[in-house]
Amino acid sequence: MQIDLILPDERVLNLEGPLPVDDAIAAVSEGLLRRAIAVELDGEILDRHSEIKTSGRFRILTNKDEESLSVLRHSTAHLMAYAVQELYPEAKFAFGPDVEDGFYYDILVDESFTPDDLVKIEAKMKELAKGKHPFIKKIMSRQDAADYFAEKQQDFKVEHVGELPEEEEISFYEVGEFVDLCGGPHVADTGMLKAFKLRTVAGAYWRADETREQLQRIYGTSWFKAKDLEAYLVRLEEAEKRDHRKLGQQLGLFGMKEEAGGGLAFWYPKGTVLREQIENWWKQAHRERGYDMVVTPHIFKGDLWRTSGHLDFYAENMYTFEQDEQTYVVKPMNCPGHILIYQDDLKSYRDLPQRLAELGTVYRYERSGTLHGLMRVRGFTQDDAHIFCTPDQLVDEVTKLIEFSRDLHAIFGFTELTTELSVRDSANKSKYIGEDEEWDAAEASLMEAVDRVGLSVKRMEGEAVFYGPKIDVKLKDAIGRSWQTSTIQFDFNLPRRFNVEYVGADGQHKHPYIIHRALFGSLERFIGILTEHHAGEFPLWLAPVQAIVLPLSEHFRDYGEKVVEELRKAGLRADLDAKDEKLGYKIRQAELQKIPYMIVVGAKEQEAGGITVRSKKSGDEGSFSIADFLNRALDEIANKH
RNA sequence: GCUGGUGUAGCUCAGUGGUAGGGCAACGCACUCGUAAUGCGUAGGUCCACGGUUCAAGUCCGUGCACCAGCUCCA
Repeated sequence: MQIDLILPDERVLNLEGPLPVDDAIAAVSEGLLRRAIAVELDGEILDRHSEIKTSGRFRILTNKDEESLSVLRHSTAHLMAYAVQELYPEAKFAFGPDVEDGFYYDILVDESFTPDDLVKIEAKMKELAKGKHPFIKKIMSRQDAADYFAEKQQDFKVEHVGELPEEEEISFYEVGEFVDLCGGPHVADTGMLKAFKLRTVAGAYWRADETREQLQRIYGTSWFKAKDLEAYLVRLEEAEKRDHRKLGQQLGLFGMKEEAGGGLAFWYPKGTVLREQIENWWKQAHRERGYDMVVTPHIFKGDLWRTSGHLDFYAENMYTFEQDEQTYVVKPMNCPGHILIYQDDLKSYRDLPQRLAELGTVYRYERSGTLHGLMRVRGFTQDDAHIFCTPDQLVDEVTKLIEFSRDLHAIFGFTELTTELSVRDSANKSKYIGEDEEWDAAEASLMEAVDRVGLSVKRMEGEAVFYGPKIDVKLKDAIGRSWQTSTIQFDFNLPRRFNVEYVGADGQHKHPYIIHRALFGSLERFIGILTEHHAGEFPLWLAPVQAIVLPLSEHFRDYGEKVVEELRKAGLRADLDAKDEKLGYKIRQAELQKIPYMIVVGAKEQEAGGITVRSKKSGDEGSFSIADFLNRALDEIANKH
């Protein structure tokens, strides 16, 4: 059989096949044989243990290719399992894939792994790696595979074999004494595994099922070069330095109080200033776009939540209490409140769209283990709005929303966004409320709006919530992590349950469409993201303290006070460091507090009636008149840089 | 909620069953200072909470709470 391999430079190799991958590599270049990790054939990664059976586009992967890393990491996972098997012969192995930046393996053993154990396992891995054990691929029949693992008492593997599709070839990889059910691909031998490190151990369920065995998951990372491993560990440290929980504490922004309970944030004075800046901008931006601000109560009677369906579907996440023989609910969402306001009078089609917005603080009971700083809390403020509109207003409204979300992100320095469109599972329509035509109209208007704005959108089949399709926006932060922020959701449920209506041009009463949307998502979470994005160095317009005046000694304190007063009068958030310390000390404190401008005043400045400016960004900037500095700072604030 | 880890002064962290410690911060004194930490001194503790073991518990055991890493969940 002739096999044609098309190389990246469009050259075509004609080979007699099927042939081992190594032979194909050698046909391209003998030299590459030493450096090749795997090959790609028509998008599929084949390792050097495989055979080439078909023609296609062919590419050789070396340690410079991104794809090779996942091969390396997957192999490192096997090496780790091998080491664990050596140290814990009774261990049962589940899954051990490569993941972003590393790999893990889920393992069942009686005792629990300690950090010390990880050190031992890692040492064993190093020892085994030096043995340059080749990875050897084997094929077995389904029955032999099941028997083999049954004999080894590898229960998870037996279960897994039973679940593989009938037609699938069952392959194994053997490395030293460790044999694993595995489709590959793998590196040639363990000698390639040099730069790895075991990181943490955590619980995980077999098949991610809470009712099944809980296993121990060991996470590790693996790289081709020690230098890359080092760089990765530095990157982790960087991320740690940006941790909003740590910065929130250091910069006096916010904190959690054990006495108050988990998942409840306290906003300190500086954090409150930051929040206010964001809220003020938000309110202004919404008024400009035709939103009406409303405020609704934090608790209301259970009946309302029965009407909305929350008591039936969302009860376990709600805080409720009894008063006057009534159940009251602390609101987990703002929708019912906004609907009540909408319904205060009978709306005409001429009144629509009606956009009701609220910075609505909601409380949801979240399982304790899910709480995480400001990113996942029990009490948070949604930048919520509900848009009541007619069918022919849909596309316009959604278009405006997507643009609004994009503008809002840009103001805060996020320009890299991804968008997901979640639609219903068309094979299982009964799970969802609403008529086909509503779903189709909603989806069509979402798509049309996305097209108009020129966004690319990822379609997520079956990811819609039961009451309507939605668009979610994710941003990418300064160190490449993505976070979900905006959500734009259709709701076919609440208009029915509350009998929300408007009178159409034909005099008929109709249900309006309700679009539920939040752009920041949660203010707490957004500020957490913002803090990590800027590593605590907020742009001037957001900085809690914008300038701090540093008198050189106590002789210049009075002048310093005068300067502070002038800066404040001009609208700047300025403080005085009146401490009896040297300039170096005060600068260090201001730097640690990440204050954008440090204003030094001494004899020279007092005499001239000016100031010396040091900026966080570029250090000492020399003498300024107060007016010149103010111009510059106010300009910077106005531009939101 | 589950698995594992952690909880000691405002912060950050030491602490071997036998009198509770360092650094930073705070406060006082001296210095009166020019671009990332001046020196000396003083004060500061429910060792997360509640039980238990022990002559004796920050330390060992149990329960609860909070936090951390994951898992799970995320109308």
